[in-house]
Amino acid sequence: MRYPATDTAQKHERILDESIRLFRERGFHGVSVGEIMKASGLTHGPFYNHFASKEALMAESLNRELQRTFGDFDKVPGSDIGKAAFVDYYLSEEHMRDCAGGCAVAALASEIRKEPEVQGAFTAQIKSVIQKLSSYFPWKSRRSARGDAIHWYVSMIGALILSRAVNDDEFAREILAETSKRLH
Amino acid sequence: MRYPATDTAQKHERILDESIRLFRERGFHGVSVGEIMKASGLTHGPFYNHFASKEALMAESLNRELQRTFGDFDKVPGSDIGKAAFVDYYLSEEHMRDCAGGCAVAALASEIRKEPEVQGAFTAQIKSVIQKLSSYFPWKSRRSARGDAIHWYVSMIGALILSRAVNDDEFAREILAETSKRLH
DNA sequence: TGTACATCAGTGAACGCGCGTTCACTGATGTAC
DNA sequence: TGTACATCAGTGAACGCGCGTTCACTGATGTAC
Repeated sequence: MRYPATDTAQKHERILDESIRLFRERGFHGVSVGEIMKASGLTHGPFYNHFASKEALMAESLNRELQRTFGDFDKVPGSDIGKAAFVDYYLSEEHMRDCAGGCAVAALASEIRKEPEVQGAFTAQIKSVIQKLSSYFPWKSRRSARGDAIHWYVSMIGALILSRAVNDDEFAREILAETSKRLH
Repeated sequence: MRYPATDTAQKHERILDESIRLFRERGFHGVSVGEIMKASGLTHGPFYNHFASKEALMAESLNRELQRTFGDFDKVPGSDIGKAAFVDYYLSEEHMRDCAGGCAVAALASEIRKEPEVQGAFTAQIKSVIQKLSSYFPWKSRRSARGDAIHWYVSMIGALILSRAVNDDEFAREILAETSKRLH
């Protein structure tokens, strides 16, 4: 039947929201199209009214998520406070536990390597965030600010991924805390 | 038929060797039992003569690989040379490209989070390597040597994972090089 | 030494299942007159 | 304003496929006598 004139775009958004949550929690291949549609309150059929394929959804939902996360990063003043607050959040126990609601880069980086359709936009977003983060490091030698930002960022990603992989809460907290200390 | 008395243990080893290669290259769930057996020169049937399940193989082959990698780490003298050589290898372009033959931690950390049967041994091995790496950092305040080792190690993992995820060779090399500089 | 037979790793067809994707169909809504 | 009809997002059964796993069977080897 022709359905109530609630914006179709709204359903599209809901699919994007639910899919990125599930992808971060279980990985691109740990979630089925059916699950995503169910979580969005629809049956699986009309998925292909919204997206050409599962890969297309992966690309669109990850790109939107990164845009949301990094989009207004440069509005944060390039101050020490912004940097410290970011570390505190990123390497918090809360973020470690909240995979579904947390950083998509840490959650999906390993899978992106195998998904060519997703890589292009991902790479552009990472480049953009590195450039923005560079403004956090103005007080050191100017030439190395960008390199400092890269090292700072990969440290956080590595610490978060490793802390999530280990089985031992205390050890996980130690990984986060020791890394955090060295990034402030 | 009863097969030639070539050690069965030898076939077991071959399955372990091939599976860890394939797992590192494509992830635990990107490789099927059939593929592993084919790569080992066998049909898929006798897989269950060797392993109780695919998960059991994942645990055994990852554990063996980490044991191999980290097992004689402490034989390396706790010198600056060992540390520098390790960074040079770990953050090399060659290692970045050779996922199948490279570090299993960087290749599989994201998936280990979802595999409880694998986590226990993985955690123990990571703890062990952190302890061994701590001897690389004796010249700083003694209390922080372990934290330094953690930060050093997560930086390398993060850099390798991110460099592999991006689409742009030059950017990938920059990530490796800038991180490498800061870890020597 | 020769014969009879038990062993058991390997074979390969088959299982149930869930996946991504397709498609004939539905029927309330929006439009034409 | 009322009637007739085209639209098209949503429905849900069905598709082919590959997965992890099972199992009745094979037959050269090792063992018993």
